[in-house]
Amino acid sequence: MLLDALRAAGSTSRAELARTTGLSKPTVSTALAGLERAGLVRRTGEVSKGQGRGRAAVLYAADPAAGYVIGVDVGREWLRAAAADLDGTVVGRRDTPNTARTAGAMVRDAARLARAVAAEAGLDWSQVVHTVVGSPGVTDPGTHRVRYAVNLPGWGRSGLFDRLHAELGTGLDVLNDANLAALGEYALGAGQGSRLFAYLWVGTGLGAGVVADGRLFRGGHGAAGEIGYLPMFPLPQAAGPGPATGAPAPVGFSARGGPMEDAVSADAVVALARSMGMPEATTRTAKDVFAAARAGDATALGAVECEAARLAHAVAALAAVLDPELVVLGGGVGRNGDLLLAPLRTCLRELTPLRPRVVTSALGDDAVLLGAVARAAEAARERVFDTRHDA
Amino acid sequence: MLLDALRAAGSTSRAELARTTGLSKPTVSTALAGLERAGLVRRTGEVSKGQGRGRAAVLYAADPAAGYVIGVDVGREWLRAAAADLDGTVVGRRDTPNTARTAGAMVRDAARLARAVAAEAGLDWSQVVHTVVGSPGVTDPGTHRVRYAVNLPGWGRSGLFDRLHAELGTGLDVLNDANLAALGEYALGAGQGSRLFAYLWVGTGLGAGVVADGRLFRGGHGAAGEIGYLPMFPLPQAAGPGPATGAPAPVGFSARGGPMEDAVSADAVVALARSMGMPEATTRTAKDVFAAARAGDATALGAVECEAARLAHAVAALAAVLDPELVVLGGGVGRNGDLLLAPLRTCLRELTPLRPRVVTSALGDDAVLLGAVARAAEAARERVFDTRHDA
DNA sequence: TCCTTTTGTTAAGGATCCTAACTTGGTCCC
DNA sequence: GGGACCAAGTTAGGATCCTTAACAAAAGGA
Repeated sequence: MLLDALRAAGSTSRAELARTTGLSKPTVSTALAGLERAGLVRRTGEVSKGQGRGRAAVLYAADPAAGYVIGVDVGREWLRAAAADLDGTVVGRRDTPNTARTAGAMVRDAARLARAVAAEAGLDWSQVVHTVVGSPGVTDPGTHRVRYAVNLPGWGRSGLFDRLHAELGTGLDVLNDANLAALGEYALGAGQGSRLFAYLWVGTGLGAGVVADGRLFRGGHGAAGEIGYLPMFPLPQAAGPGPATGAPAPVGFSARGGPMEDAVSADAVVALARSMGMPEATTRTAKDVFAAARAGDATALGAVECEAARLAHAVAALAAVLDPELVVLGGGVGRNGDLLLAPLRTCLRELTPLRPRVVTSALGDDAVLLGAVARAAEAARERVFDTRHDA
Repeated sequence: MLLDALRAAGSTSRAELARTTGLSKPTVSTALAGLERAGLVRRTGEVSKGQGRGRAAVLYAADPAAGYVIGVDVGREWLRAAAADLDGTVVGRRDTPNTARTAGAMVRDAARLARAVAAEAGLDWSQVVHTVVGSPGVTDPGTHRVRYAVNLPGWGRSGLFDRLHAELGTGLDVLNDANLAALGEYALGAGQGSRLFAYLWVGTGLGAGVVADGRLFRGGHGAAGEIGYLPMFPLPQAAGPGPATGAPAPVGFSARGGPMEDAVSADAVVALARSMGMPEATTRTAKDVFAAARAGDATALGAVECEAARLAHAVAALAAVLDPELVVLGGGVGRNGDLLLAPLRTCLRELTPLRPRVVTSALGDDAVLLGAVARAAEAARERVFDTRHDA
């Protein structure tokens, strides 16, 4: 509790701590002495009280160097790793292309990258207390099994957690990447201070992470926020004589249904743009579409607006079920807030009275990695406190 | 804490309590003496130990009569009220038709009914510690304002909470009815013991309540679970040349979109059945449709199956965003599990890999009322403990 | 009748945190 | 520059809470 107060307030004198925590001065003094002996707290200097007239205060602060953590982002194309101290301050960072073709190789590469990052930052591996790995797929909190990781071959195999754990030898959590990105935005980005918000990742796939009261909302099987699986309508209709309908029948795959991921992810943006008449040759990726739209291409702008309207449906679904205060848009597609946000908000107004604030990610590609680091730091703080306090 | 242990275990001796709570025998004795003096705990007898050979144990139990609560269900057609003790055991119950046409009259009627139920149960009003009122609409935890209560004229007016509070003079919460139904199912019905489940209310409208770890999940503005507002697809499509599609265009209102409530609530069932050819004269309510289906009417069965398929979409949306372990179906339409569950489950298998268990409500029409009572009892237990413990 | 077993009470001790008074080290002002 | 003043930190003593250990009381069985 004292540590939490110290971390929140930074360098603080013991008298000040006594005031903010409600404890008495003697209690704070003895407890802090214990924490200092355990290496969790450090004198940070002695400040001659900028204003006051009394005796100079000795300042203490939680020592972020009491332990270090590693965050790893296992993406389809990149492996990213960062080392950070207990405050979550990044002290080392390294990305490599993900060339591994098997899950085993990926585990090895990830572990090697983690150790390399720690070494580069001048850390001995024994100082690393906890590691958090983010990857696509659903990780069941109970079984440690990764499921639905369609993009990573073999990554869903069981025993993977144990292998990673053995390679690293630190505390370990494996979590869904969208969930970690949400934590990252909560800790450092657009979601700071929000009581309930959702991070909507739109890129090569679609996913969401939900943070409620600062904690990840994971669902009954760890699959909360897997809105890529949200089935698209139309609803089943009666066969036989129906009521006359003047509305034009919609065309395209959405009329047939399918998971929402297929309708809004990067590939869908490309397909959409091409179907509206953009040339196949110069329209290879979603990035091309957004670039063309920014250059003023009317067709591309139309495709972007259509994508925005589809995303509005995703946001509306989140709003109807969760009622978040805020939705943060991220991922390769979602980051294009300059083009997407305005039409998305307009469309949302027509869809539902429940309209959360919608903004774009503040962390971009680093959201997952920083979320992993933030979560690892949190876990490490508890763990370091527990172990050091016994001794 | 001792009280919680007592309530969980029922009548218990002090020695037994010391064992289960981890406290020492003297501590339990003195604490229990204090609770007894405060009137929160009572000797329930002395059992000569059915089996053991030792001294007879004096049994204690939490006194449920230390306070009473009222639960009220303000529905469009009925006002229901129940009085219960701190255990949530109902000691009085009364329903009246809701004839009030203005919010003011409804407040008056509800308060009168509450007092009548208490009197009938032989309670003095001063014994009533807390009241919980369930009604349609979203109640913002911050402002106490009820919003979106489309079915109750004037109920959304501000100041309503304060008027009700003044009329009753007890602790008061006003909560969404679907949320309370979820709490009811958690406390007494199909959701018992579930870590995360959703109650899906399908009747004259559509709503859901979410209970996570025994606590209501209310969302950022108290609107979590308002899936009646879930917009229906189809997704917006590109104008211009689209990819060829062989799928037949769906017909009916769902092709035009709209909130999900319009597609699955009782009125929609009637419209659906009629559109499939059921006679208007004998198809007045959803109940008629289900009755006909049970009698073997093929058209009605078709309509029911179609409704089940639509509900499967609602369940799939819940699953994709929340990932509940369990979905409990309730309300005038939802209660027909014998007809709905099988096709719903079949359809769900085609829609999504995330398939929660789906069952029907165990409490039926009483879910909201019992949920209100359960929540009121919980609030009252804390309140009674706090106030009596000071004195 | 006495022994065993379990309940509940009494007595003593320790952990934790508090209040109150005091010491220390500093700024401010004459 | 020396004392007044002020806030930081320490020391001493005490209250509260809970624990362990031993004991007294009550019941069943030999």
